[in-house]
Amino acid sequence: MGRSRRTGPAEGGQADRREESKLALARLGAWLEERGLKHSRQRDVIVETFFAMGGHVPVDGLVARVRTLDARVSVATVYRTLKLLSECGIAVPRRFEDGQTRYEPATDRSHHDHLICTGCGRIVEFENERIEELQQRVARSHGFEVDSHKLELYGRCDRCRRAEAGTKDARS
Amino acid sequence: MGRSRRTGPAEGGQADRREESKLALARLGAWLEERGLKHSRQRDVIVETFFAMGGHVPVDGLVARVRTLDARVSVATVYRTLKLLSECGIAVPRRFEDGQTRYEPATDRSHHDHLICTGCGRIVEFENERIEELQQRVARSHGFEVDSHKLELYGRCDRCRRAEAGTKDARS
DNA sequence: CCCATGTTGATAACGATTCTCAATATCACG
DNA sequence: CGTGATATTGAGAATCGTTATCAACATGGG
Repeated sequence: MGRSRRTGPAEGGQADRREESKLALARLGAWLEERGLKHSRQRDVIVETFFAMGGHVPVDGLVARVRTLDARVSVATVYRTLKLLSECGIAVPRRFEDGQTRYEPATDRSHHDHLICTGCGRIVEFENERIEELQQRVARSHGFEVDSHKLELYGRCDRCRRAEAGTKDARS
Repeated sequence: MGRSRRTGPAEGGQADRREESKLALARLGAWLEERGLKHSRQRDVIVETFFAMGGHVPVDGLVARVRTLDARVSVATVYRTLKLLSECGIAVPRRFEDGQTRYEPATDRSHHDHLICTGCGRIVEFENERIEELQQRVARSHGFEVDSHKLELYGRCDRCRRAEAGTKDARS
């Protein structure tokens, strides 16, 4: 039932990330050349940093991190690069309830949805065939042909719930 | 399979709306008094207009409409009033992909999700028990206790698909 | 009717994102 | 290795939706 793969920015092998980063850079390069665009130092740094961070990266976080490597990259460039990445299928933008866009590395794996902890902000990915099927069915029954969807579950993760219980016990 | 009730701002009885509006106004009044707040002319106008519009009302649309009745109501007041309404459970804010908040009249009926046409913007509400159950299950299997969720299906409604097919035929 | 207190309108401020544009980097070509 | 055409950059202005500020103004209990 809903196998998950990466449970947060903190997990996932570093080696994998570097690998992903390389592939992405190559793919971006090809994509740029195809349309007569050029590549640049800052795009490379941004892509590498993005993959090094993994998980669901908020733009300002990425900017901050990138600037530890090259203090003069502008926010505009980061935004532009991220848009490029999503255009060439390397990254996917996500907008959760907090109103800021986060990007996650695109995987060739199938679509997934998110479980978001309102306590610690942890984001867990999951996929569930049955839910997708039901969505299709509901949509069709209303005459719709779905081409994308957004499913986010907000709640508290086990860690946060335990922590709460702890403080409650301590208090009483 | 997913009974829907109101399929858009254009549908739903006027009489029902006026009824809803009255109830809401009364409820708001009580709520205000409970906490020593005052009521005002503009709040009344806003609430009435809100219910007259029905459906999923974007704030700027509401402002525009309200101003046909009283040209000097400020956006700030509309925002403030809408926030009040959601605090006292009369309206519910929704944020879809277009990035602007819309409000819908809160119903005592159970939670529902949305089907959004990317062609004409039509919004259809639906509910589906099975999906909710599955969500709970998936969440639990990851140690989460869900307390809210967001499910939006984006696609083209039958009308828009037919329209597209039409233009395609005409062209070829 | 009065006054303490809540509400309003105008506008400034905000955060996230995009745009503008002059300065600069890249790259294909000679 | 230049050189020029053109893509990219950085800084800051602009935009959008929304919230905060604050003086002027309602509201309603006494």
